[in-house]
Amino acid sequence: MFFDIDPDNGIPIYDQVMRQIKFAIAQGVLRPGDRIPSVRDLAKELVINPNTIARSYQGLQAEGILAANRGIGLEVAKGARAECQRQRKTLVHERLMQVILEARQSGLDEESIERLYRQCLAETSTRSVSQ
Amino acid sequence: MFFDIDPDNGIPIYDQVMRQIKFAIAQGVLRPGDRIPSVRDLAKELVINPNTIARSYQGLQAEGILAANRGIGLEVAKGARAECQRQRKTLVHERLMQVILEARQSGLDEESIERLYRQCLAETSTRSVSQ
Amino acid sequence: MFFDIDPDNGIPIYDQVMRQIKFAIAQGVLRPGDRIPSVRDLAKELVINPNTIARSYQGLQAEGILAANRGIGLEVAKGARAECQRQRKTLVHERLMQVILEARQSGLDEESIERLYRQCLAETSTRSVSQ
Amino acid sequence: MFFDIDPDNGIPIYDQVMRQIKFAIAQGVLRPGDRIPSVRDLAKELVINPNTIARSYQGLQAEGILAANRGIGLEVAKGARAECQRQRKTLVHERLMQVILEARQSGLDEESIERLYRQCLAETSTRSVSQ
DNA sequence: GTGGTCTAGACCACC
DNA sequence: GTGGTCTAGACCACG
Repeated sequence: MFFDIDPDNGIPIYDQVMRQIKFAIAQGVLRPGDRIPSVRDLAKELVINPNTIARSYQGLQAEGILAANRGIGLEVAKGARAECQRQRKTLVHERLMQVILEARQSGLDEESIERLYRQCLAETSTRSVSQ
Repeated sequence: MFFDIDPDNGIPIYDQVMRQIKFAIAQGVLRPGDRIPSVRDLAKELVINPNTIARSYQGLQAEGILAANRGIGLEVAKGARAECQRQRKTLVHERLMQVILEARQSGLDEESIERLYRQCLAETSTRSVSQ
Repeated sequence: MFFDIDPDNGIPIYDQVMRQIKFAIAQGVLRPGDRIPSVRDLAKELVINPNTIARSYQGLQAEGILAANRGIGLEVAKGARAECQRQRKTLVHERLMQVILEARQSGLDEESIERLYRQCLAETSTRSVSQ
Repeated sequence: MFFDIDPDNGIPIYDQVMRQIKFAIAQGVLRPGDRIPSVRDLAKELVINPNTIARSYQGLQAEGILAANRGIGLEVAKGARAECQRQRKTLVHERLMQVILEARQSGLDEESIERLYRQCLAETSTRSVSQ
């Protein structure tokens, strides 16, 4: 699929999965009404324990982003897209804030931070979507 | 002191302490030869378990940034400043990369990311060092 | 028909169907000898998977409340009415007991429970049968 | 402790635990600031897998009813009591509604329902708290 | 086939 | 010691 999970980056796998599903919905890759991969399928594909995926899905259900069809599977909820687009900015903003805050606390001036920012932007610009 | 620890931001406390000590050295707030606060004192000041501070100090010793001083206490090692200045950029860069990478994966375009970046910069510019 | 199925209330659909058929028999809406709707028809009407209806019917057959009729369909068994009337009180009593028990465990006093009871009674009194 | 878990009553164990903790807080048996039993201790006491307890605790944390002290344990959050008292009525009301609604659908008249209600009240009145 | 729950046991980070 | 995460594998209810 379109997910890129890193089991060792410190962020819990179930959380990475949740975030990436939200991002996929925000982008329209997954749209309201779409069925999402079954727990078992996604687990197999990402080489992750099904329980971990199930945990992600349950979290997303609790947030109202996924909706259950008894015995059939899960689908993207109706209002999910707007919600995910909202959250996308929030989620990114949150982390960016942490980093910028730390950068300032480290004593770097705005110019140095700006330089680092440009560098990161450049380093990621050529990476393909799959990475 | 000059530290700003947030026990709830997901980053281990011992790691936050290590980073902030490095930043203090990079900025010259702590200079080679300076004694650093005792485990007990710093723990009391930051309202943190002494074991956690001890762990931070051990990590910094292992990196050669702190040096044991006659069995009395720890002091900033001689070459520490240059090393810490080097690390400062690396540490910030590392985290910034993670965030930018995720931002791109989320489907945000460069312009949106830029906007979020400016916003974070602005939101942190007025914050005092203590926050 | 006269059923009111809620797929999301935690009670298995097949069980809701079984209970409501029993209630219909207890009330005389369905009478011994009456043919009941085919699995297909009822499934279509309630927008439920036919397997689920089949399971309900099997359960009712096993209890002797429905009887196979010349290989053509199912009908309400002879002694069903009395049995269903007996069960009606038992079924309701059972669930009521659970709730009251939990209410007491929760520390609510009899007066508070009584108030909640009256409230529920009032809230359901005006609801039409279809809801 | 003060919990009464029935692994076979259809309600998930983790949910029963959550509810009973909320009830304990509502009653003041557990008060804001109190440490709650460790995952392992409660699991041992209730003869339940620790993961199941952990799930309950995580749910309660997500609701803001429990608060974490890193490496130390969980405690009842400040505003928890009011919240739990509110929820207590809601939780009981919810289930009571279901039952009353079903009772009406079953064709029982108010008088019969009332009789069942009184009976349940009587049957539970003499039961000790432990049951 | 689907998801939901539970157990068992492991490892980790933190205090 | 604490909770958090993950894996493995099982069973269940539902469609």
